[in-house]
Amino acid sequence: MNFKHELAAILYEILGQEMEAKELELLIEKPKNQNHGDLAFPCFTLAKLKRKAPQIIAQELSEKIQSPYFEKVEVVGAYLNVFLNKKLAAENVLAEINSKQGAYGSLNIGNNRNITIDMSSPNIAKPFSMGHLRSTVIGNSIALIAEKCGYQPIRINHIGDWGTQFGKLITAYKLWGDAEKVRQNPIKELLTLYIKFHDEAETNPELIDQGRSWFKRLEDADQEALELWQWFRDESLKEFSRIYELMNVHFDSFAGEAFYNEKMDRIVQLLEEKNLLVESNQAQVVELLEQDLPPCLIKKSDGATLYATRDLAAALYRKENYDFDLSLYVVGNEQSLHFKQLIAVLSKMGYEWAEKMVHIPFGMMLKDGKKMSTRKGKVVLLEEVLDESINMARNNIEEKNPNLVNKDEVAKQVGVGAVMFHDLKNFRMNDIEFSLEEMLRFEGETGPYVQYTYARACSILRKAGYQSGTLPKALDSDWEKEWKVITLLMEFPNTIKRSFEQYDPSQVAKYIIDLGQAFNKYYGEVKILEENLEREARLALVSSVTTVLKEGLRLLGIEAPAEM
RNA sequence: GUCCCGAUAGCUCAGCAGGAUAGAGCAACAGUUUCCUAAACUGUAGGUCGGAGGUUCGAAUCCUCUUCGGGACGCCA
Repeated sequence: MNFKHELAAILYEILGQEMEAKELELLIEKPKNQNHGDLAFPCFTLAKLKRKAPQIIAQELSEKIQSPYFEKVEVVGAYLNVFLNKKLAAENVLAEINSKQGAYGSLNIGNNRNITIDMSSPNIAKPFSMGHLRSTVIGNSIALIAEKCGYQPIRINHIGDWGTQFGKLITAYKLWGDAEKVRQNPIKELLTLYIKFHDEAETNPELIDQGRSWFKRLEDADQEALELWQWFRDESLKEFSRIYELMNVHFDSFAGEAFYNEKMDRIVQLLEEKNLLVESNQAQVVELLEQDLPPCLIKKSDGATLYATRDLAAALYRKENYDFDLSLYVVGNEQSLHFKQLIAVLSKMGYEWAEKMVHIPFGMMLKDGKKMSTRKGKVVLLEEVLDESINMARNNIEEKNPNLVNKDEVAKQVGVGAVMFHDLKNFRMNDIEFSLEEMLRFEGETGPYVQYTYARACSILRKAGYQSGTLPKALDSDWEKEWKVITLLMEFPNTIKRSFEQYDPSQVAKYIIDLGQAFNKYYGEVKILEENLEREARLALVSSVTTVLKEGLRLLGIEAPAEM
């Protein structure tokens, strides 16, 4: 039931041709202050149109509005404040949630079409750092929200397993590496070599050339280079999969940059055929003057390919293999120019689907106000943070609920949930200063707060022996104390829609915090289990809250333990 | 130099398709457990919404300029 729509229709009826119903609906707003009712209609715009004082218009309208949906209409200044029929609204939303359960809030914007999501995409042979958390967690949540909106999400881990960095790594390994050490502790050892390479290169620039030449050998399928590369790659993926498992993130494709190695000739050829490739300082570029962008580098002067070349091949491959309706790239803000160029080149090539590609940027994870750099060894390992968080959750359980049966499982859900929620709760463009203390906070606006609220609500339902899906015919309540919670429950579908349209999981995160706060307040002032006439109504409300909190957490990729 | 982001309470952030007294959390202080999990709840205190103009009946929200911070700008990815 859409009350806003209803009000707009009634106003349209009263006003006649004055304004379109759609325009009227856009003017209707939700008052911040609950004393001002549930819907408000400011009459300033009409006042101008009718050349009449807004207060008078509000007064006239208020006298004409009659609807079973609205129990009261007040005039405050130029505002028409409308109060919903609480009983009707409450019973309506509770019935809907009860019948749809987890499917409440699902939409069909996507019409089952494919949406590819380029996410996570770490560079192998480097540790999985906090920096990679963002793309992984934001991408995963957008995939889940897209699915909720009727799309088929295809999660693609475009792993960085190709490029000059591997030439550098091979160079370092050949110079200083020890096979036994690498076998024992692969990522750590490879990272040490990588850092050493950059330290040495500062005084010995010749190393950089060696790195480039090893990469060239890799591209030319040199046996030794390929074997080392394969080895580094396998070891890295083994470590990454452990972390993905911990966060419950899974991929439909691991086609990384190397995958496109033999697909790049075609791109270069296509560019040549379309006369887009020009030589510039021995390199091959596509000029993007009319788009007001710097040229896009396709081939280096030594003939080796670049990031953009591989991304062009990948875009084409994805269109041909997944026939995406939308293609999202959840990649840091610092790569904005790269994606603008990528899309511009594809447009120049005549692919109109280029405009269906969307870069979804996000701010950086900073350390001491600066970018974390693998090269300088300034990294924080995600796995260490997750382990510490799980440990802390475990200690909390020991202290607060020592009789819990599946402590380890719950500690994992809460610990990992805390870290993921922390990354998702704020608008993605904001930079985040890394703070372990902040990340491992379990109180206030945090993942564990929402999980805890959910667990308490579940506990009530258990004690009451409540069976979900058994909504009584008559719910006896005036819904006064429940009203804030009810209005939030009604907002859930709209929140999902906005969250998808803006590719912004933080809207869902904020929503479940709001719902949690409203419910905890209610929990504090009302004895839900008390035996009286309204008990059934209260339990129906609690049941709906659990359904929506759990679904909200799920859309963020976070689990909801029934006890903690 | 050009371009892209950001700036709101001591700290972290909401609010930004313009609207009624600018909201949370953390930290501080004062309370709440004979009662459904206190990872919770209640209350107090805390703000010239970076600055200056402009548009408007009305601006934290839109436009212009400006200051500060971060980032990107051809052979890394």
